[in-house]
Amino acid sequence: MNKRLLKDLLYEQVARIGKAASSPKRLEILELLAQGEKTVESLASELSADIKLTSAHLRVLKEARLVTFRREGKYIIYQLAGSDVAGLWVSLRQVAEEHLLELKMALGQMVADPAKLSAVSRDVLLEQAKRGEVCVIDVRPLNEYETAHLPFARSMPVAEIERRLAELPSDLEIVAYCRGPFCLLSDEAVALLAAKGYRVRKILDGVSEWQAAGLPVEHLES
Amino acid sequence: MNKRLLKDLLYEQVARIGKAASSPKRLEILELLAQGEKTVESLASELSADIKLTSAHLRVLKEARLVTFRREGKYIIYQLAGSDVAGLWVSLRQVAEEHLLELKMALGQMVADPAKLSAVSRDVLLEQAKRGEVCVIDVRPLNEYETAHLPFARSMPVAEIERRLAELPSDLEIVAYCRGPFCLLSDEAVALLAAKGYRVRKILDGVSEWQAAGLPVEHLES
DNA sequence: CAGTCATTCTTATGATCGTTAGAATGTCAG
DNA sequence: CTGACATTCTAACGATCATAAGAATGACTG
Repeated sequence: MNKRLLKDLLYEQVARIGKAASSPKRLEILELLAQGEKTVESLASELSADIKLTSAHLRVLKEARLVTFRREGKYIIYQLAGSDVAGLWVSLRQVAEEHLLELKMALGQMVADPAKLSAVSRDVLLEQAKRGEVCVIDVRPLNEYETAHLPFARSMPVAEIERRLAELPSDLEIVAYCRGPFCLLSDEAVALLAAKGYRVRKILDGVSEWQAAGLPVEHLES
Repeated sequence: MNKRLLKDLLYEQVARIGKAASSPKRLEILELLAQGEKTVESLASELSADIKLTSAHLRVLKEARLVTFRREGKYIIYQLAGSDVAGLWVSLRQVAEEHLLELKMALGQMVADPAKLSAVSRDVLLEQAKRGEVCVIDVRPLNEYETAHLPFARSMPVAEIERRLAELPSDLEIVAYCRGPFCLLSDEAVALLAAKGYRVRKILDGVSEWQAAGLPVEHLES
């Protein structure tokens, strides 16, 4: 019976993907790349890992065909092999959130001030943003915003907020988002803006979560 | 900066899920359990692995909270921890199919006679089945059919087809399905029925794929 | 209660993985 | 061509994993 051999082959291929997704650092890389293409150097600094280690992990991801790369001058730029890879990251995280109590609890304690979490659903938020009833800000670095962002969102990287306060409406509720539930950028933004007296909340979604839920995102035409 | 520590903790939890999904045998177990609950013994025989090894893999899945179990007399019965786990299996497989050429090609050569692959879309098939224009048969074992099956499908386990030919209409096209793209049961059924002169095709979808596509499935009320 | 069966726990062994350090590659600036 | 820089390749270490064999558990059978 060589049906066994065939099946072993098939499942082994899928396991290649699973293996690539079995290391915390590699998952973090996938989430970062889901925000947009990045150089090895910038990935390493976001990971708090040295370049050699980052490169080793990228090699594994490359061999599993989850990422592709291109050279640009001295730098090598990595990107996800497809948007389905970002979707895979989202479903892995969702399964983990659903079934691993440790994660559920850690996440629950993560949001600095739970009262600052937006209570409205995605659809309602989208409607409110469309009608200009709230001001949605994307607090990630600009190039991530340019790659893809939520509809009606404006870019306001957390590092620039203090300098650009004048651009924010003081009469509207501000809704901040960042890379996803594991990202702390929007917490920083909320703390900062709340201290300045703004009405501000955050949502947990990032662009990948929004897209995985079937909602539209905007790209910059280039 | 202990943001690093927190992040390490979060990604490590998700990596637990990835690790559990990094072994071919464990993936095969997940796919089998997606069809319905199973004893260790029946899993082992489907895997062509001995019980001890199967049990060791089940332990890993259990520790990742992807499966749960209960005792029933002498037997221990495992099941998926939730339908999202079946969804995760489907997205892993889809990413692998999309990006791993080896898998794409192996799958392409797998279907014994590609002409026997149904060409119609899921929605069209559903409509045809609803109107009784085709006869959809579920060739998996009966208990898997009972757990969940495609709408309008009747159970016709491949082991019983020969004995139950009389139940099949000779004037309608027959469409067979089984556990999914990696499962060979429907190929067997197609070969068998084609030899008897039936007009018969197969689809690659199993119940999990059907459900992941957002289409309805039927459960037996119990 | 002894025997049997299904399953897990324990332990051991070789293989693989994560990580680090040092050498090598490829590219740009002068 | 030389030096500087980003990145990968190679080699090596300890840690973890897959698998197998033997002892232990838990539950039904008589």
